[in-house]
Amino acid sequence: MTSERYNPREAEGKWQKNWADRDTFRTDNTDKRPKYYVLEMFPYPSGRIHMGHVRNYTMGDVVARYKRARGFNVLHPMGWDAFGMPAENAAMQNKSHPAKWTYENIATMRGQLKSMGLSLDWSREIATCDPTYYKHQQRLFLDFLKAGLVTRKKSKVNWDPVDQTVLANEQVIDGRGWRSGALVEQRELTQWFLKITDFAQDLSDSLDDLPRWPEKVRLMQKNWIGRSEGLRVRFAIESNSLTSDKSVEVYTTRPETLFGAKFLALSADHPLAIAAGKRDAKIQDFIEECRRMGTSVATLETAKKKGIDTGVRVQHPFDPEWQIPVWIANFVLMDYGTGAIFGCPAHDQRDLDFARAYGLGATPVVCPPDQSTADFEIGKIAYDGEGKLINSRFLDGMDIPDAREEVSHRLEKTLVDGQPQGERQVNFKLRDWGISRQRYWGCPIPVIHCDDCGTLPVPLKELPVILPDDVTFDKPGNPLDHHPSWKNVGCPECRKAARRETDTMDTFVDSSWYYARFTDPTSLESPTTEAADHWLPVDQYIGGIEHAILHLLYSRFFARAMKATGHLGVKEPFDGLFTQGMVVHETYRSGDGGWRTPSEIRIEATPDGRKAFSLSDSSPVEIGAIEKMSKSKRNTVDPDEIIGSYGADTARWFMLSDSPPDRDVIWSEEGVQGAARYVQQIWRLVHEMRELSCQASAPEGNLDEIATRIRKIVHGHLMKVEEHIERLRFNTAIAEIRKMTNALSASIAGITSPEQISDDMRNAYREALDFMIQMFAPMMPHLAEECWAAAGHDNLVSETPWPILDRTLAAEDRIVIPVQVNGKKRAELEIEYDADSTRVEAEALKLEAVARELNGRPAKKVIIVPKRIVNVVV
RNA sequence: GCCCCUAUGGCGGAACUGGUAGACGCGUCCGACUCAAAAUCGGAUUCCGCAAGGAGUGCUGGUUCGAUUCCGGCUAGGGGCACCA
Repeated sequence: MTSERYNPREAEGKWQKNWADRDTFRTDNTDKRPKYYVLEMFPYPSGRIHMGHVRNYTMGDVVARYKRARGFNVLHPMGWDAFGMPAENAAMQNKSHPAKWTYENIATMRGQLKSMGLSLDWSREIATCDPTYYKHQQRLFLDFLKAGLVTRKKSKVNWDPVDQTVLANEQVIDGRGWRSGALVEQRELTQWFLKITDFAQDLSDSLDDLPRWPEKVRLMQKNWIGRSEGLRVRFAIESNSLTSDKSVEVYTTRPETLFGAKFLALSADHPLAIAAGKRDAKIQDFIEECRRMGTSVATLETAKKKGIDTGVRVQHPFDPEWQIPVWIANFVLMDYGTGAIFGCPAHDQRDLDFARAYGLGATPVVCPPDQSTADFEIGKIAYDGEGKLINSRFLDGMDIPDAREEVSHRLEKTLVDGQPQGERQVNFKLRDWGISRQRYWGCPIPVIHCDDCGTLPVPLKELPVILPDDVTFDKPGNPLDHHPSWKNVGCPECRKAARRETDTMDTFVDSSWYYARFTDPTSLESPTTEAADHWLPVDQYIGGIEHAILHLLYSRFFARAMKATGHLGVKEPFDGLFTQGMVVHETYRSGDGGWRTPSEIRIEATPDGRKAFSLSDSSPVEIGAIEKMSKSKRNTVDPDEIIGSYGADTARWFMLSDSPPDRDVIWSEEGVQGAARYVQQIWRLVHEMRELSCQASAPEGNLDEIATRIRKIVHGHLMKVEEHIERLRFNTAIAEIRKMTNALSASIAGITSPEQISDDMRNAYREALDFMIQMFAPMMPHLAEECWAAAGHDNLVSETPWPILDRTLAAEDRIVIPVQVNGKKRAELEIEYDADSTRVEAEALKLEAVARELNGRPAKKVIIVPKRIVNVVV
């Protein structure tokens, strides 16, 4: 027996070197075993890893190590999402180059990740800022361009005045830039777009074919894509003195309410509205007011519905005598539908608010089932529920679906202005993805603008278009714009002077295909090779919920676009998705209101609660809310410090043990200490079991009763641990492992030497020892290697196949069944596992507690659920 | 406003398809070891009750022999979208 403590500092470095020297985790694309691709969202090289990374990568590593042990050829790579604004900001501050900052951060963070003992194939490491990566991204862009999946158009864009760049809709949060937090302005610019809307239908439909994605994420994407079915309705204009148009179109999802129409409303940017503005100064003023409003989305919530009458009148589709006024309204969007709506105040809240403000009326056309059709009226709340049509002529009495069909059908057959009056249409909220960014530190868009030849792709043989090194950041705006020798080039067609595109790509482009590049990261000629089709889709992707829409939707689009251009065989990149929760921590505030870091305070636990004190002057510190680790609240814990003082295994174990992986985990010093304690417990137990199992061999045939009981403990827990890991329930997997070591520990209590026990038991302990080490190896790999060696093995546990489960041992032979009387538990019945119902009933009724409850009365009914419960009903 | 999720001891949480509520851990209390402390080990720990027993999974109603689990109505907390016609 050893009295030495396990020393993680010595052991962890040793085993990390061992794995590296032996290339244990290098993956061979030609390996014939079944493949398994596990990927965690790659980090942005911001400087240092944080606890969120530790959690993310630990989970992925457990899966990778487990699947490897189960005989899969596992691909588990790591790389760097290395382009982006912070590198430029740092360059401005430090008067240095973004590349320098980025590569220094990568070096630091690579070292930190290595100290975690992750089973990564580092030979496949990629950085998106490396020309050998973005060369292929430029190639993909040009192929997409050729395939019609890229457009360049003038459009209103979200302009971030602080970062001086354009933002995608997805990057505007509550009207502010997602990075800078500055209020976003609207500007008209010519921009490059990826036509994600070409795939809107499929991106939405295919979500149903992703059963291994969280329901929540699928729902969020579905809502974001926002598919709706409706009717485009053409209204004939009575007399149009403004434009040459004879009709105006609206989009509606509720054509059955047409008889409730009180007005048409145009967006301020609608051509008819603009024409009206030119004629009338008041209208022009209103349009300009609308445009100003559009820029401050924050005010939308409180903004009143406002409008102005254009004086134009249209005819009701079913009654040429019925005139409807055309208004311009501040709540109608130009870029959805047709930029015009018909207002049905009775059944749409916005329309009702508007109609009430301008006295336009609100005739109900749908009557709720519990209301009288004769006197149903609309008050302040529009009715949007089920019901029968009223006040609607030929629709009266129909239910909504029938009326909708009737209206659609009739309008499809009528002509207005020479075109069908109604056309069924599917609309999406999803917009095309604007990828132009006026930044330096991103992938250059490989096109050249020539005054004569137009916009031309850079010839493939000239790729990559490399970022120039000699740039300065002393002027606002894009340094590429201020770099004449880079910007000015010859036109690839006519050789005359031309200009490079100086916009670079949104960094979300970089991360939209890296999972494919990992499958063959050094291929020179093409972005992907046949290896991509071998490895993809990713079997298990793990990352934060914050990427539920942006990154995951873009990646799904990219896979489709790559498939369409022959770069990929699959359209869904991620077969299984897991979104892990955040790492949160208590916050601490001292008397002066300032935040204190966890390392600046000490905690005292008393029966009436925990109290915190400052380490420097022992003054009391208030323990505040538990929140996401952040620099501003100073409640961060540095992974380096934890690994330095407790070791990576302790950090990994605690990170996995305390909460379900999809929920937030509270990082606590007490919890970490508990994990560290357990590491030492295992170390002792391994040595004790090694003593007992010396000269033992693998258990075979029928063993004696105590030995069999030990094997049952081990196999029973092995079965459960497998189930939990397969379902990524790491917290319960860990509980099972602890239960097993508790049971083994109890079973050897009092045994001091191998002579005291049978050969069978020694053999059983041999198996128990090996299995136990293998079972915790995915979570605590260094400790496992050290224990594996201590147990007498001369190979690595990382290279050892998973233990083989004996299901007959995992099954019980006697079980305890609760016995209820009238649904209340009164007794327990211990009985053979395979006892039949007749016997269970007889035995249950014999129980004293049951007899007492029955008190002589006969049982009315006895319910027996085999192996579960007995319920006696009196 | 619309959509979605969550609610279990002092705390994190466990409970497979309706079948012993509270696994495993943290904390606390008691004990052992120690001159003492730390570390370590053993025990107790949902609440009320000396006990027998009773109550109990946010609240409320229902279905069922039996509900943390299913259904209806609420309350609280969290998240997503946000004038999308």
